[in-house]
Amino acid sequence: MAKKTAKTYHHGDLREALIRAGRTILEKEGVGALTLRACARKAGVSHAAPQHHFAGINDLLADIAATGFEDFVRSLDKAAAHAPSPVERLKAMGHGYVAFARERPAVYQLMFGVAAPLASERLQAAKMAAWKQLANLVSEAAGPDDKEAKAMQVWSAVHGFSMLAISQRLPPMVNIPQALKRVVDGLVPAIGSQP
Amino acid sequence: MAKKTAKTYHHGDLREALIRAGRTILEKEGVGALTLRACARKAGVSHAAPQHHFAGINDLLADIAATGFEDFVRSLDKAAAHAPSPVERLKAMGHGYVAFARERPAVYQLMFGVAAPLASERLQAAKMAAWKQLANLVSEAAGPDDKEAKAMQVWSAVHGFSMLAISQRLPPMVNIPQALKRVVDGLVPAIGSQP
DNA sequence: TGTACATCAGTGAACGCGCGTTCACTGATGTAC
DNA sequence: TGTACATCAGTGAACGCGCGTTCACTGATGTAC
Repeated sequence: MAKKTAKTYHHGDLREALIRAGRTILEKEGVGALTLRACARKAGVSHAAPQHHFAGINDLLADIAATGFEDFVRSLDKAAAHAPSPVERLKAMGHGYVAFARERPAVYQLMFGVAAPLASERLQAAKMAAWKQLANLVSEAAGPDDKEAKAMQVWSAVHGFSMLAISQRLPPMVNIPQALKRVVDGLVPAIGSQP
Repeated sequence: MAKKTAKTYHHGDLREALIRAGRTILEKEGVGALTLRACARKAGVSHAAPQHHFAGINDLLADIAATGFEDFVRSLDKAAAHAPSPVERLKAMGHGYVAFARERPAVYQLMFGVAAPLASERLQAAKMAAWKQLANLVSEAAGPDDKEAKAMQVWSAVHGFSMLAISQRLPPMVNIPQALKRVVDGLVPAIGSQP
């Protein structure tokens, strides 16, 4: 992790540097600009260099998506940290969820978009951690019966709202903050919370 | 509309033929395969021919998306046609919504995906018709107050579920039909239906 | 502490790909007289 | 009903683009002795 300051022929930690470069591109230029060559350029190496660290573009994208999930889980944990009850925690996480998506739309899109089925060990683990986080919270707030289906209710609502908000396709009469409040407040009655 | 059977130098209705070709490509090969050249190939003309009918690829894509919305509105109308009450109509439309997305994932993706902000007159009109359909139904089922925000609640839930189901990224423990039932049944308590 | 040498991690040129778009052209169609 | 001619809607070749990937190479690094 000790970052070299001197310029060396060998980079030192190109693998992680490429992932970081990808995150920067993603946030500044969007998911369409996220190519292997662009990551190499941003990291300051020739475009053939990444071949020594990733088998192909999809391996790189998968690990970039994985860092997205890692941030995501941390971000939701933080959002829910100070809520006094499971139900309040669920609502806090709902707001945190949508906030993450709206603040980092391109990362969110890479994580959850329909485009390419990415896969890497790191991504698999990070995705599963995010799902566990959600399922556990729902279970606490609404009981363990039908845990997965209830999690899907919550997930569908916040994911749907996030995608619509991100897509810039909402009709102009929609008041986003007001609608968001309703969506989050509606989570609890929808899953049938238990006291 | 009279389709010519003889082969002529002039196509006769290339504009609509290109849109139809696009729909076929979309459904068979996915949104990534939907290029101007592919549409021209499928329609049996040279790849320069579309220039006489669309200013560029985005104009063609926008009109293909528009036909998607037109089908979509018809499909939901049909799904809700025989429901006995507004609340039942809402649920029927919820199921119809997700069914449309799952049956035509690529078309749905073009219509609602985040990718490109498409625009054409026909698309604008078709999108607005779909929104009106939803907002009216929600208003009937749950009263006119906060109509837009309530519509966003419903839309978020069914859109989110559709996208997740389409994306092939759901964790294996999720039972899709069971989860779908919960999502749709949860719509009414979430928006706070009024009798 | 030196030195020989294997291995690692870069470079830069090249390949082939499909894309959107432009261009000069030409065959087909429609209209004025 | 014929004919001249303008316009429309195609063709096919070409352009430039950025992409992912491959390749022979070379400089840097680490290790055995």
